[in-house]
Amino acid sequence: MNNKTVIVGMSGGVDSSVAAYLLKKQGYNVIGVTMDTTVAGANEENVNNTINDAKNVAKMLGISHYVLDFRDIFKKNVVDYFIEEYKNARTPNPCNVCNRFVKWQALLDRFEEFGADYVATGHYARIDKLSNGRYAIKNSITADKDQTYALYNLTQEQLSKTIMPVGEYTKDKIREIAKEIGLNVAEKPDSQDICFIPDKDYIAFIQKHGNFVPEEGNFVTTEGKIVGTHKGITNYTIGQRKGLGIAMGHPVFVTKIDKNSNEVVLGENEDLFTDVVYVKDFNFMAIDSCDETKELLGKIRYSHKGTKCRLKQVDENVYECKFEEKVRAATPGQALVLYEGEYVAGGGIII
RNA sequence: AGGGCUAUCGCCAAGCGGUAAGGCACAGGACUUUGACUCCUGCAUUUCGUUGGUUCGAAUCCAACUAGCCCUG
Repeated sequence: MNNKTVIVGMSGGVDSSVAAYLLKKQGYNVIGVTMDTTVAGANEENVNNTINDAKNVAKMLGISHYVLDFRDIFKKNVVDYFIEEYKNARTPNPCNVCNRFVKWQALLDRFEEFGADYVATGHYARIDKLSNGRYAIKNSITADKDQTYALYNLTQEQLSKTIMPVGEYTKDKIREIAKEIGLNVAEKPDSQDICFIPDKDYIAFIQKHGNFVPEEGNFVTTEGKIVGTHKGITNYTIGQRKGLGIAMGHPVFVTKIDKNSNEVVLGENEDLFTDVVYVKDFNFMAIDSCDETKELLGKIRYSHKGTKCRLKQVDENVYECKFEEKVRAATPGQALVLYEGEYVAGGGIII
């Protein structure tokens, strides 16, 4: 038994439920919370299910449970951001901002009223304090999927107060534990997709919640030749091939989206490769500054396996990442996450 | 008005008398925190502009018609 209090963000799913269980077993004073991130007219049902599932799990585990009204903060930081990015011809990672500003910061802001010392989640990742004094995240070795990409933006303060209990286990082991303790959510599938757009129709979502009417425009080639009509820039992302409806005889891909001219530029697959990517709003994690001589591994999207690279600051809020091999379809709005060894070195937003 | 050329899946395009390649697009599926990429499957067989003819057999040869393009007035 220790006398520390930890708040566990509970989704009612296997991972966060087992996380709460493990913490309780470790002797923490565990408080379960579920964030109400309801977006009117979009995800009410999902949030309700999440809250109910989490409540039931908390009851079963014998821990207290609270629902926190994060609707406003979620809308401002995540939903509005998501819509703005798309309106500006970028492709956002809503989970990244949600983690930093909602799942972590909004919770941290409530620490006092809960008398909390730590926040915990069900992520398959681990946090270490490095020899340089900094906190950094590394992927659970056994994780079949990388959960660190979406966590690159957490601050040192946030990390210093975070526990990820399931990061030491395999997913199979977690499901096993869930069964052992009689969790009826043991077989619940992993969540994925954008949580506030359950029907996946994000175009309609942006129209409805962003008060935005997509405007048709021209598909143009790299040479500027008009080859068709697009359905509005929010429908496309860099590197996209499907859904263009353009038959050029060979595959063509979106190489650029121009908000001002409302044009979507189509080019060859080769046109998508570059070895230099610029990012802004860099969050340092394992490292505290740029060191050009340091070789890092960079991921330009969550599914990217990573390419060797070096980081250099070129302006006040602009960093240049030079890759050893060219990377495909670096997309403005997506995060570039850098790794040093198995740790997240930091990351920024591609511009 | 004469002359020539062309008409094959949504787009492009093989085919040259023996029973409709392929690419793109599209659809479905897998994967996925980008409706992204990638991968798998499907996609003209009462059909080759229409109508006739030749032939055992035609998208392939012939004729007329229709449409488009080009040249000449």
